[in-house]
Amino acid sequence: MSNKNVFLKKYFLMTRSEENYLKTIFHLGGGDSKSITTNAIAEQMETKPSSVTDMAKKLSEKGLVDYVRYQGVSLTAVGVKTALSIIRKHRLWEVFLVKKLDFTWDEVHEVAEQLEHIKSEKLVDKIDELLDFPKYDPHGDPIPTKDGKFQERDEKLLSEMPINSQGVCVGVKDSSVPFLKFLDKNRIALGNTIKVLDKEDFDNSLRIQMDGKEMRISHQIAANLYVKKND
Amino acid sequence: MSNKNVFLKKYFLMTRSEENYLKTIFHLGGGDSKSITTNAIAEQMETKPSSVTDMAKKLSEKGLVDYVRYQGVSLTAVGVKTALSIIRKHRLWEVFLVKKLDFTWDEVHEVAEQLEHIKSEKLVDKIDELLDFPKYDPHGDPIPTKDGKFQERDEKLLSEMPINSQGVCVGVKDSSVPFLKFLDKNRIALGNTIKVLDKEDFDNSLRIQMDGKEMRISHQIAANLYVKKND
DNA sequence: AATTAAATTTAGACAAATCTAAAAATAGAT
DNA sequence: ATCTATTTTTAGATTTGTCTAAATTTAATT
Ligand SMILES: [Mn+2]
Ligand SMILES: [Mn+2]
Ligand SMILES: [Mn+2]
Ligand SMILES: [Mn+2]
Repeated sequence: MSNKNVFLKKYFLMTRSEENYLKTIFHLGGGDSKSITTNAIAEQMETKPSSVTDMAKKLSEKGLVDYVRYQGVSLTAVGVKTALSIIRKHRLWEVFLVKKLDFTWDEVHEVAEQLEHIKSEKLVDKIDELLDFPKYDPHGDPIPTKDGKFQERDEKLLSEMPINSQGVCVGVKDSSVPFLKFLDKNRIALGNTIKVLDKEDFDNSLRIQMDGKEMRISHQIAANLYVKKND
Repeated sequence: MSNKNVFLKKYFLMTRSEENYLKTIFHLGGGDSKSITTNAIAEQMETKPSSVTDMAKKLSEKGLVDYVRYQGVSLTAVGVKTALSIIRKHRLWEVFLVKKLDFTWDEVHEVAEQLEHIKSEKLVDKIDELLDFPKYDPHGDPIPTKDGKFQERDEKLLSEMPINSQGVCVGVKDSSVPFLKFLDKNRIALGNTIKVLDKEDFDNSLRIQMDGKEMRISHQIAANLYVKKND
């Protein structure tokens, strides 16, 4: 390989593994100059702390993270930007799979984990355009704009809503396949209007009214559903 | 990694590199139990013969190629099937990029080289459906069906057409970016009707009529355009 | 302040995919 | 049949990303 290409490789081209580390660090809060520990990253990525240390050095070398031995890593400005561009791709692909190819919301994550690493700026932008610039992914997570800005939304967990308040279900905190399938089975979907009728002190379960129908849901469910409060 | 996963990895999961080797061997004719030489593969893939030897052993171990030392490799039945599934994905993605995202035919190959390695049977099938089961890619290359069958087409090179015969331009033999851009510049596109008016003995150039307009093209151009003869 | 437990890093190993240089086999030409 | 040029393989090294086991640092507890 030529000298120029070695330079390009070292400073611009991201490997899939590097991209996954950046994404994980961001999701753990490392975008706000908060230090994320080696163990936390290892656990999240189902890898070993020693592997994380190796990668921390490499990403630090590339100027993508700040790394202090024994103290953990946080993302630099460039690191944040890079992480956001991967998250943007991931979420846009998820929307594409649901809206254009009839995937269900519990099927998209695994495929998006692969598609997010495709390198083509034009491709992402065109997918964005094809989808009419969506602001949220199928799980209600915000899609960063091209210049890395997030859509903020005034939302709270259903479990924290007061009795008699109501709102629209806009997202899930847990987006694991079992939880999403559970929601499908119980006809709980994003966009549904939910009113809190009553709370049970004993087990923190909720009695709710959803699109006319009444039902009881456990605290664990309510603590994983985001609701946008009606004005 | 568990024992079962090691087994799965060894016998079912293909790496990107393995997939690229299979594809190349197929394109060099290794699908018809013809032996492809180490050097030919190395040249095509811009790698070194020693690397090809290593991979030949690995693919042989996995039952995807027949490999005889010093004699080259050919694809097994499983190898052909695997190669075709990758080629199918590549060409379907190329169609998708052109038809749905307004990519030009000289832009799609590079991105398809990445997309062809995405692992999701449902994704390919749904893309196929979205495109209404196309039979040819943007360069006129046939798209293998799900069960690995090719659409044959009665086509010949424009350079081999007799004087006064005519047909429809259906494909390119050379699909390099410069050639495709040259065709665009000269308004030569798939679907155009071409009639051979005259051939020049001196340089083998052709005088043709294309959609009404007359023009002269060199032998090199004519030898890289596929034409479907009118009945 | 010293001890101990937990987190983190280092050292050394390994698999995948590649390379260079040297050795071996094949094929072509006398 | 022998020589020779070419092709192909082997041997050994390198890079990336991972692991285990041992050493080190930090944090918590007495
Ligand atoms: Mn996801
Ligand atoms: Mn999502
Ligand atoms: Mn192509
Ligand atoms: Mn093509």
